[in-house]
Amino acid sequence: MSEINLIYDHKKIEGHWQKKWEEKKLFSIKNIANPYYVLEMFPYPSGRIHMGHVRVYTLGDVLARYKRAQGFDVLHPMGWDSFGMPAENAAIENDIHPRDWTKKNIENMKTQLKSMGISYDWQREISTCEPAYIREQQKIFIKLFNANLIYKKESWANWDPIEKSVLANEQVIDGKGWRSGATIEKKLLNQWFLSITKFAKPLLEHLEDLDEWPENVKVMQKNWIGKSVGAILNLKIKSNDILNNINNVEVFTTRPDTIFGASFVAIAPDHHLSEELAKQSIEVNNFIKEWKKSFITEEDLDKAPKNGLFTNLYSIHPFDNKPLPIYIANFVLSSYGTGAVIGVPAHDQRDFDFAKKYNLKITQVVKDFKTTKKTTLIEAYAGEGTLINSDFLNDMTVKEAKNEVIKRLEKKGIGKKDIKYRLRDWCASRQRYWGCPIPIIYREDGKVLPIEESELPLELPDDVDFSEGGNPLENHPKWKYTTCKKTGMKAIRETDTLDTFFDSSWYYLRFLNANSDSNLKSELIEKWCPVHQYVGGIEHAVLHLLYSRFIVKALNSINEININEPFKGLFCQGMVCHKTYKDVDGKWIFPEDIIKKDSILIHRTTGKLVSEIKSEKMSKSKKNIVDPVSIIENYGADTARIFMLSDSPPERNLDWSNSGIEGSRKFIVKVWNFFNKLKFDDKISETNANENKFPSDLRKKLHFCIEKVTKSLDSFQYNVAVAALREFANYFFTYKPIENDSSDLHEALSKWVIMISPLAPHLAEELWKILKHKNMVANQKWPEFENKYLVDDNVNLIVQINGKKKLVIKIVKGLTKKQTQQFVLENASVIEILKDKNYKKIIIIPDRVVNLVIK
RNA sequence: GCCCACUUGGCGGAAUAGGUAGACGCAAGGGACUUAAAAUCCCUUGUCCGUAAGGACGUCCCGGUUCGAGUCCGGGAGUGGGCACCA
Repeated sequence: MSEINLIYDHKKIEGHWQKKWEEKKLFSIKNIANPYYVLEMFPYPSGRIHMGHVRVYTLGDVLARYKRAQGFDVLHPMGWDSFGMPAENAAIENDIHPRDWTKKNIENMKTQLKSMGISYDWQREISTCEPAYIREQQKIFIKLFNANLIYKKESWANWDPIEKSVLANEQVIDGKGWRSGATIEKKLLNQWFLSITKFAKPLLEHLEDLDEWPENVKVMQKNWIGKSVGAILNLKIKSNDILNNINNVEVFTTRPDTIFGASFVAIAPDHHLSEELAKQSIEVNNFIKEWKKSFITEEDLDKAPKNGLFTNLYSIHPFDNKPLPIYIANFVLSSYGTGAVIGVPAHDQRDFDFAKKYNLKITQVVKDFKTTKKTTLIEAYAGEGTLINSDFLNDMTVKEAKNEVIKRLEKKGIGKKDIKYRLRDWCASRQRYWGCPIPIIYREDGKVLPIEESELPLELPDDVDFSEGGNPLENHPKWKYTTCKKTGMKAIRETDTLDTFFDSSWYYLRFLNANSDSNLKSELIEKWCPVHQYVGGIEHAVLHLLYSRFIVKALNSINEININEPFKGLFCQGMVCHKTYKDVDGKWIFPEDIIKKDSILIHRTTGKLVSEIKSEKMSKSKKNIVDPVSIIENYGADTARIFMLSDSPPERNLDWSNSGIEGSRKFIVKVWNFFNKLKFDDKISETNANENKFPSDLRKKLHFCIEKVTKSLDSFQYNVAVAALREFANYFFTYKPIENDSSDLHEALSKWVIMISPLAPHLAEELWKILKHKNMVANQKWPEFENKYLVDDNVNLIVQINGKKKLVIKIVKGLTKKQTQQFVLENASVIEILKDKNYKKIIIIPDRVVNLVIK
């Protein structure tokens, strides 16, 4: 580094301004006249920030500082999503208490985050594992419980018989427990559910009002909720097949029109009829046993081969009375519809595959409008068409037939029109220690009751033992056995804790009352919510965002809050990726362990040949992480921030590169050196550049820059904003002030510094000082552009022949079509081109393009 | 498997509303400064043909709409995210 570069001491500069901002409490709320709530998804305290954090928090900070400069009262808080499995895994593996582990991690991460210079109001810091947060969350739980929006039901969980505990899906690898290696089975547990399906309709419909959300997220939510309009119908079971009074099976279908193409009925393995059959059939019993060992996720289910077992029972077709064989099938979900489907092979691909496998009849009942010839189907036909082979439905369209079938079903009293959602109720029970305790007791008289408000918060016991496996709360009699405070009766506490999605589904409300005892029914919520701009990863597109929307609607429905959506604007940023390397043995290699020798990559210590794989999301296991802490240490926060913002558009993945960070550093140092060489006298900041003396070229370029940066920031194109700022910097680097008066340059530079301040805030404060300004740049108003400086008198007119560019002619702006045509046709080059041809057509877009069509 | 997104030079990317493709940057090459190197500064850089002037081609692939397509429509390929107990 050269001598002059050494002057740019990022550690000194950044530390200095971070302290100043904190001393002046610059980022705490002074009033709420013009509120703007900026929120980034709060992190899980893993212990160290990673590049993904640096990216998302930089994006949020740019917005927060930009809005602040625009005169908004910006709320920009930060907290910790501090319950969850990793703390418990650390407890099991390293014998450290989850609370201590978490606390230490938060301390570390907070220091790291602070070194980034983000404009957080740390006075409002919250942590979901703290008593105050638990207390408020338990209040919410009880309110929802009392409103019948929380209930208990049986559902399946992944059971590890060796660890004697429930495993998360990600802890089950190829059907085995990740630690124990035991074969995982489904186990039926009585668990707590939140009635999100009661809100399926508003959750779906209100998506339309979220016009500041990315379209793809809304589509994903819409598909997740999955509204289906169809019919529910009651199929009689053949009289001599009736068992234990089960004389019918209820099915849901979205295609009642295809009823005459039905050839079988399939029920879920956990359907009540299957369970009844299992009592008397070894075959059925075995089938269900196998099913319990099979897939757990929907992905597995879709990929697994479709299997069925004929039950020897038949149901009766509602119209032609033909018998329909009943199968138990592994692909039928008890959680969707009625847990039973009517199979129409010709018009549903899954049914088609199933029919082929079990030799069931395939009857086509819809033919598309065009085909007249009868052809054998080689796959299911799900399109529109005309009904055939369907008795009274023949010649109807699909829509007409649907209505007709529903009408007749209703008339016969064996069915009706129905709407089903794919969305399932939210299972909020976790058989784990490190989560928010569920404030419920089971009293000895059989009553299930919420605990008294005076007992809140119900905290976790600290003296727990992880060595026995399972949930430590189960093995903690002192905590588990209690009494009912009202009656004095004996009671047992609920030992399940809450899903951490519950914690994160309302935290944005807690920031508003971070230091008080109440949350809900607060006028602050109306003032600040919905969050004006929420920023986070696309991986949360469905679950976290849908659960948050649900909690708001649920609390609204019981008059606890009066907002209807949590997040007005949503922005989803891409991931941070980095190249991965493997050696000849297929082992992942850290990039810093690689040296280049004669353009071949080898490992520094082992000398083994290394090859570049591809750029992937940074992860510890693939050894392609770059530690932000050392980057900030070596290059500074502003350099890291500028790098994060340059090049890649925020919504796309960003590729980490060493040359990229070097490039950002070079830019900052260059700016720094330029400013340091300027000599302004002490009174310069008080003089405004005389408009007449302010050369039009500098003014024009400045206003172009203001326009471009403002519009780019407004549309989240931060990379374009950086490009515009660099472009103007390239201009002023070589600018020579006229007449020994530098007030024009001073004014332009001042505005440029304000514009770069949200991106590189520490640097901007220093530059502001160099420009002899007294106040902090963080308190400056955003510059405005004036249209009169943006218009150009001349414009480049493109002359095309058959749509291909041939010429560019500079013309005066604002000519009419007629004038443009005359101008072009009189142009010597155009005359030359048209020499021996005539044009057949001329298209004129004034000030832009003229296209001559010659054939 | 299902749902969603993305694909533009050697690389990251830019391109109001369909109207000059490649802004800004990285890398590379050449030059200046230097005893030398680093740093810095200047120039060149989509591909192909051509000494040049200039020409042809070019936004993942195939097809369509249009005077005109990176942009709109249909089909396909590849990559990434989610799939309900990771957060």
